Amino acid sequence: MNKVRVRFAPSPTGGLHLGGIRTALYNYLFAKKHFGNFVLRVEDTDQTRYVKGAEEYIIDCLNWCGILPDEGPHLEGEYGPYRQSERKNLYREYAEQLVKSGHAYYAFDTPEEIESMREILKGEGKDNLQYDYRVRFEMKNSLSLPPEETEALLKINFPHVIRIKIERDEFVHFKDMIRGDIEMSTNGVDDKVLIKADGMPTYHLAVVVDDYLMKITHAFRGEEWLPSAPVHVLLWKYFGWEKHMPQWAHFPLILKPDGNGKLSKRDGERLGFPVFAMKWNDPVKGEIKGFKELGFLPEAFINMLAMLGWNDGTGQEIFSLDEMVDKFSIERVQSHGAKFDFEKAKWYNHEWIKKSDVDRLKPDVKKIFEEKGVSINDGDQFEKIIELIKDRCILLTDFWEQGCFFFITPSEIDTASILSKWNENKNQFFVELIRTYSLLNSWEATALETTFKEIAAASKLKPGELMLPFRIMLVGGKYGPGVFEIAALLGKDETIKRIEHTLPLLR
RNA sequence: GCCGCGUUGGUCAAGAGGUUAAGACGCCUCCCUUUCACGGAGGAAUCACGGGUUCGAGUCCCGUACGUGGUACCA
Repeated sequence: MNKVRVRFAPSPTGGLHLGGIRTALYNYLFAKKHFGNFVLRVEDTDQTRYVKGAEEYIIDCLNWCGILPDEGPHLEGEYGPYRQSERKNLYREYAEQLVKSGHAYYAFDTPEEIESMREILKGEGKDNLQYDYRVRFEMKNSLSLPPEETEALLKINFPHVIRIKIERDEFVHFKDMIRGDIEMSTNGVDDKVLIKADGMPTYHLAVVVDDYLMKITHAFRGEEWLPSAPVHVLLWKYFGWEKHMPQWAHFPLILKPDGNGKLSKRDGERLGFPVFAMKWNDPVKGEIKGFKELGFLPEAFINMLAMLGWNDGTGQEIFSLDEMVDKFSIERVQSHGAKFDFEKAKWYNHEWIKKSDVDRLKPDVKKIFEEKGVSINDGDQFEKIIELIKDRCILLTDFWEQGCFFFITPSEIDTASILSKWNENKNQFFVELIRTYSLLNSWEATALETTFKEIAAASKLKPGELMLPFRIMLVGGKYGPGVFEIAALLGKDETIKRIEHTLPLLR
């Protein structure tokens, strides 16, 4: 069975930003389209250097986006455990196997010794400061030390790491599903640490061992991994697992909107937009809001994210998740980074709000109103309000601003906009309007409008001059949907009450 | 420095040798609407540069520049 995996390493302070979610999304799309199974691997977030809750947070985010994996730490699975710390011993065994076959070695250098090696090289004017074939025989490791000495150091459990032994003057070839054939010289890659002094594996070892053991067929990740891909390919080869090596794809980066570098957590605060899907409680900075809290629909969020680096070639921009699964092709993923544009992100949300029906929107909007202290009764009035205002809402939170006056009598009335052109005739008009409206049997927008215009005609006033005052009386300012629609939904009593309330203010 | 990857309007991008170089966001103008949106019509704005190859290059090749990533006992 084919499987695609996505691997996460939350940063030590947690959070999961746009790039990570998009990687998960593309993995999901590809996996669902071709095989229907994708695996989530999470790094050792239970280690002390990681903030608590990082793993649960990742799963929450993916759940909100609707792209939960089929295998992962949140589930029991055939190839578990899925958490790195629970597989610690496994990695060690495989690393030892590499030492035996001559593709890896024990290294006993202390960080200080490595640092001084680099200082020396720097002093000699060298610009390559890597721990590699150039220096490994001068360092303290099982290649340079006599076997007995290595034995002895191992026996007393002298702190050590296991490093891969990269052969010089070789070329590593591999195929990237997005970039095509890639060739790199081994001379540029250093003897990467495979097992750290604390016994935990580095990413390089873990990713290869896990992918092999979990029978992963497609390994997709961000472009930042491209330079270390040769290490991974070599590892597959050194283990003798070449035939099982997954197909690679390296996704482009999401870049800062204002120029240089990949998007980072800090850019969110600096530029005033979210970089997380959902709110994250940062141990240092406190709560950081996400797209969800800002009023994004998950449909819009993943749609926007997917289009930041992929399109189906037809010009279509609005896709549901299912449609994306259907249309997705990895060959059409861009090979260069894309700058994130918050304006465009909001456009996607606006489009999704417009196209979503009231039933979809109602629970979210209801929640927003309730948080503001307005309880929503059953009945269809709320649905009608949503229908009426949704075209003018870019974010879900805009529903409050666009619809609060249906529930709360405006506390401030923009009388200034009326006053300059106010006169007794207009006052008389509204007195008459109250009288006529209160006698009305049918309370609906068209009837309200007809009546309104009839009275205006009788008073020899232009309806246009009266509609703005009417609007301001009802909602407090120059905004909102059609006035008669508003009055219709407000109901007779409330409409008349608001006119009566405002009239004295205009004297 | 070295090693990768990349480069079509301000942004996202279509384009796989011959196009008036799509479309979207944003911006501007107009129409609709006696509020504001929505909707509609239009506009400004792009192939990084230099060499090849070719009858013909945004498309292929080579350089340069620029951007970006890596160069950790981080992922």
